Amino acid sequence: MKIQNTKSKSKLIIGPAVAVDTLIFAIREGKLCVLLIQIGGGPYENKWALPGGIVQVDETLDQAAKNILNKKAGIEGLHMEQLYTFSDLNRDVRGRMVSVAYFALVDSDKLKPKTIDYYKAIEWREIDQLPALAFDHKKMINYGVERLRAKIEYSNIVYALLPKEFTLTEMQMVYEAIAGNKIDKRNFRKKIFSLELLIETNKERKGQKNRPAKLYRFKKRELMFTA
Amino acid sequence: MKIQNTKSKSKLIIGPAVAVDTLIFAIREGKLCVLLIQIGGGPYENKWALPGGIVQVDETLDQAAKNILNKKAGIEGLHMEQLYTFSDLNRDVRGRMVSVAYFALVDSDKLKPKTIDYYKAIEWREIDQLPALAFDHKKMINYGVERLRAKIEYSNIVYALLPKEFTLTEMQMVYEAIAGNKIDKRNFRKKIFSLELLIETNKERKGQKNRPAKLYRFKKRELMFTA
DNA sequence: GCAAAAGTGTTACTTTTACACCCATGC
DNA sequence: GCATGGGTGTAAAAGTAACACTTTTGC
Repeated sequence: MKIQNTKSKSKLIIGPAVAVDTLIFAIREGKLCVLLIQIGGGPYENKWALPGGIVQVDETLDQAAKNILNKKAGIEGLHMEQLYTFSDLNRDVRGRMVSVAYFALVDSDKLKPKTIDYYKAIEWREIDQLPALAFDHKKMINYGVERLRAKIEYSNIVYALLPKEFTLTEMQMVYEAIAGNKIDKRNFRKKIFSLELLIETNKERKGQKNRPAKLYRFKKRELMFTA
Repeated sequence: MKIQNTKSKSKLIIGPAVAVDTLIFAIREGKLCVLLIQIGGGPYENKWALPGGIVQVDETLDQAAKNILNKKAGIEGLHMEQLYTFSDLNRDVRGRMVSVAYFALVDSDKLKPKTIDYYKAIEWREIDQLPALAFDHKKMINYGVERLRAKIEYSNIVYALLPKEFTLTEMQMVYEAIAGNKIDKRNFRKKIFSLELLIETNKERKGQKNRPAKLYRFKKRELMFTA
């Protein structure tokens, strides 16, 4: 495929094309999941991939990530963060392409991803039960999970994975799903309260067959750092 | 300028060109400095910039960063780390270009940077006394300094800024130059020793008009994390 | 002997970890 | 009344932060 810069007049430069790929994480049934689409044709037919696409000449990478996610997964309004730029020479057999990976977290109950006709399916898949992936998307996911694990330690980024109101046990399960290990309940609560990120509502989660849990919400649903 | 992908045959895609820019940090006279070159012509004539250039179709970004640094600054053999990819629409008035920033640290006494004829000069400049910069290179430097400050806290990355053998006071000055604040001498030494990164040599730094300092060296001169 | 940087320990404070029982509800 | 997850405090340990004087050299 030919990559050409519109503003060009004179010099001809040979260079790679630019794509973005998006990692959308969610917790489903206590497991960390990522959103994948199944490719409908070409050399990667039937493989699974992150929603991604070519960057247009008149969009920034951030804009491209949003546009592509909207088009290929029907998801809007996420705050996406740049992860890393991947550039192996043979990462895409169809041509030389560098790809900038972006990631975001969502509460998967709040959205129904929907892709376009070209793709055969769009699904949430557990991080440790991934299907055969196209390109270097396995590498991207590994890198993204690593970054997410680091980020959860020094930011309130989990807010994006939780509904407006949630119990402390639900919040703890999110931390455990991402970190991949158990946390002491008392220590977890002590820590979270000391960060003063939450407000207690006067509601409770009822309808279970045991003691109802208090519902909390975040003071602010935006990214902050807890250094 | 025209950007074209060699492997192309059929589809024509309009997209941005890909560049890399390199941030090379060093400590000089106790101050954090970055290596800049002065542009010799074109719309940015006389402005200063990070050494950078276009990525060829047959090189990865890591390779491109090394090749460009070698060509434009005469520096070889550095371990470079990817920082971030910048993509503002108007970051280069000559055409649509995304740029992947890389950074590395060096002991500036060990090298004499040398650029090519097109550039008017190559110089170390203090981070808080930067000249007028081309493109979005101010933004890149700010972001790079931020990352460096974070990284020094959880890695042994300073090894790259120090000569083979050094005194603990020299090492402390590097930490202070990067963090931008003073550190207690006893606490600093306690911390560094507890990390067990250093070996005591039996040499001393003499020739000053005061008590000679013991010289140390790193057990390993490679990046490690100190979690 | 004096100026200048090197070197060296202790104490208080903060943060982190480990750990076990009672409570409110549905059935 | 019993099974289930919700909720709570304390003590030991580790890590961090504050702080001042003696030592060795060149002049």
